[in-house]
Amino acid sequence: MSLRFALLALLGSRPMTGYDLSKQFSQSVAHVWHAPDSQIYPELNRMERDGLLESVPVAWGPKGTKKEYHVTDAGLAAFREWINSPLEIRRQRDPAYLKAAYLEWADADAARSQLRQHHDYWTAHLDLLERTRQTLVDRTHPTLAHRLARHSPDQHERIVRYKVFAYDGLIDQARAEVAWADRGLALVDELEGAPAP
Amino acid sequence: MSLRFALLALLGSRPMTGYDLSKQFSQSVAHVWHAPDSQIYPELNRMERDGLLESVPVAWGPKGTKKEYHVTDAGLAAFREWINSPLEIRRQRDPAYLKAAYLEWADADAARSQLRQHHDYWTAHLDLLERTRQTLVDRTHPTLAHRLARHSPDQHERIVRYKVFAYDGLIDQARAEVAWADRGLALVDELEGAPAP
DNA sequence: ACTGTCATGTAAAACGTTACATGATTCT
DNA sequence: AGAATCATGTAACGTTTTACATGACAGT
Repeated sequence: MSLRFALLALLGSRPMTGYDLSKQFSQSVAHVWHAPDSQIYPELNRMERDGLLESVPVAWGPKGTKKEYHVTDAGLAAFREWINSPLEIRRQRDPAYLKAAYLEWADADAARSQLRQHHDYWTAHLDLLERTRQTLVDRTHPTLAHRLARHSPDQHERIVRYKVFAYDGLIDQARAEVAWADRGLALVDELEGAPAP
Repeated sequence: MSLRFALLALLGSRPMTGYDLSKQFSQSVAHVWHAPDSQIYPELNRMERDGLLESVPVAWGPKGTKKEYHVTDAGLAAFREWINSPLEIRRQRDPAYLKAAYLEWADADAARSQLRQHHDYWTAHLDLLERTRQTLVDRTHPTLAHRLARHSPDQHERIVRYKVFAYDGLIDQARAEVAWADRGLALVDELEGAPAP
């Protein structure tokens, strides 16, 4: 159900085609809510069916058309209702921690390579988050720029600060994951002996 | 697919009935991998069908019987293969952060109450994690005690330290969530004015 | 002419949630 | 006798993943 609101949030910055959405998605909302193309297109159709969106056909080349989605009043109302409704709790479900708790069953090499994989993934993710945060602060993030253009300047700080607040939390999470992986690698060295060269 | 391995991990401590599993689950593995009863029972049946478990009927009262599940050699092999296999990455999907990024759309009261809800949830969860961590350190955690009894004493430290390592990571996560919610509440006060009394 | 990007999906399977359903046993 | 716990699910629905599928357009 959150996917629907993630899409409404994105379309709040400007009308977009499904393709635009799926590209912008990966550069912004996906940092908090991942979804692949194959989930986005059907959901857009359902949202139009439910009256939250309206699509206007836009010419594309000599023959083709593409669908540009616009949020309807009902869509806006649904989004406002969602944002004011109580939080759904996130279920704990993390393969990395599940494995970590039973790492005594693993080979030392496999344990090390998993912790390194975790470390590398979160290091790269941290870098992405920090760069994205910076584009929010300096207001060069493309979706944010479109969004700000639709609101009066006295609202700009509120809009930016909430997004930066969310990213600050994500950045802290990423840093914690990197630090945890480091401690894990040290633990494996301590318990299983130094790594083979 | 991880549910299957979470169940194998638990059954590694001792044979149990589905009911025992679903109770123990919520006190240990559920901290990293949540699952309700209605998912556990069917999965146990599938695991038996796939040869990972064997159930032995145990008398229960004058008429009843219950099924006690035992891990088979195939189950043990599957678990070892899983623990040594590369990590599946966790998809980002967190309603709290999705909402936080668009909190400019929310009423100040709703924003505050959501952040407080997040704060309270993670404070309670942090307390549970810390208490569970302590029962691991002092080895009074019931499932851990059963597990240790099945391994030679020279393995006990390895077994305990990996579990404590996992909980340390979870505890850091929970602390970060509490701190983030606090910063969020301060931000709402700053941007929307002090709360109504 | 070819390559990459734009554009839009479908289909099947796996996974997870929610609500319901039922009866025996043990404890007080 | 009644309440709590033990025991085991099913059914319906919704969400997510994975893999596949197709073709037009734009730039070189």
